[in-house]
Amino acid sequence: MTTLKLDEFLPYRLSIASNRVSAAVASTYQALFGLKIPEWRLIAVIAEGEGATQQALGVATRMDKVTVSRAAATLVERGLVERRPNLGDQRSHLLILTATGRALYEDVAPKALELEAQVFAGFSPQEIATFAAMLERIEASAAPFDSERG
Amino acid sequence: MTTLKLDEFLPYRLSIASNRVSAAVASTYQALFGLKIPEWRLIAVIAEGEGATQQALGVATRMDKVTVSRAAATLVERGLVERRPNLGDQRSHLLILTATGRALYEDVAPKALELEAQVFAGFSPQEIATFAAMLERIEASAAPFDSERG
DNA sequence: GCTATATGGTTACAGATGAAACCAGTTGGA
DNA sequence: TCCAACTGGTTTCATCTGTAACCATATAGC
Repeated sequence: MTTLKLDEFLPYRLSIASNRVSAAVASTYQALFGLKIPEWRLIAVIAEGEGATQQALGVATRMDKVTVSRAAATLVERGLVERRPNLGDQRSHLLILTATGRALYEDVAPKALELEAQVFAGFSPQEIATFAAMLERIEASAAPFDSERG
Repeated sequence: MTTLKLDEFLPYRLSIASNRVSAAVASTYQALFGLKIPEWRLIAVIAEGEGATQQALGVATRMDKVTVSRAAATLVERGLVERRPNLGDQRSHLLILTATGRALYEDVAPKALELEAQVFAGFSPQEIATFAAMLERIEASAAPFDSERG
């Protein structure tokens, strides 16, 4: 007879920890900037590069194209992001930050890093690196299931 | 000017890893046993003890009382769980596994452990312990935000 | 004892999310 | 060059999840 203590079941622990952190992050962004997580992720990725299509953003943020579509629409609506025609493929556009969007990003980014620092306050740089590497391994070994879902 | 690479932002990495693992777990439970994650969690906790109220289950599984209520209703409906009167407080019941529920649990538990083993295949026991401890620390330092949400 | 407040649980409602259907534009092959 | 299959993106629909309102029972203060 097998027994399983939920408290010691790692997928459960992982989920709880992740949900707490996500809740912390989400409520901070929401309260300070009126941004949802998908919107914030788009801004972060757009800020890194020079004009991305929604399809590219989906890949970069691992979000569904529907989620990307909605978040992008909201950002355009708010005047934080602008659509430029994508020469060479008229089905898509290139999304770039407006001046306002860029300014917001400059406000959000430090807050995000601050929050991250708070959550990992007790961690040494070495531990953080270890943790990040472990996440990557987990992600990789759980990835196959993702495709199975179809 | 602050820049932030989303890929290196730990709350993001954590969320991605957790979502992948959850997706793997969820689709396995669903496919093999027709169970959703909240239902499975209830079964696991009920199996550990001897009759729990929904309120206790909510605490043990960190799930909302609404989620617990719905999952419990489904399990009772399916004949996996039974409600016993709670002497001393008639507002609540004690939930216990039926024979069928117990049998299902005996089937699910090994599969769950197997899946966990697959996801953490590359990890040494030492690494697993380290990882679990880190999750606990993260959970603790992100917890304060939970109450902030109200 | 009786009323006010608190607590366990359910129901109703609203927001978030993803799968599937859909539309527009693109590409490869007859 | 024309049509079939494909791809980027949006819309529709079903599902999940949580907040708020609610009902029933319990408990504390008078």
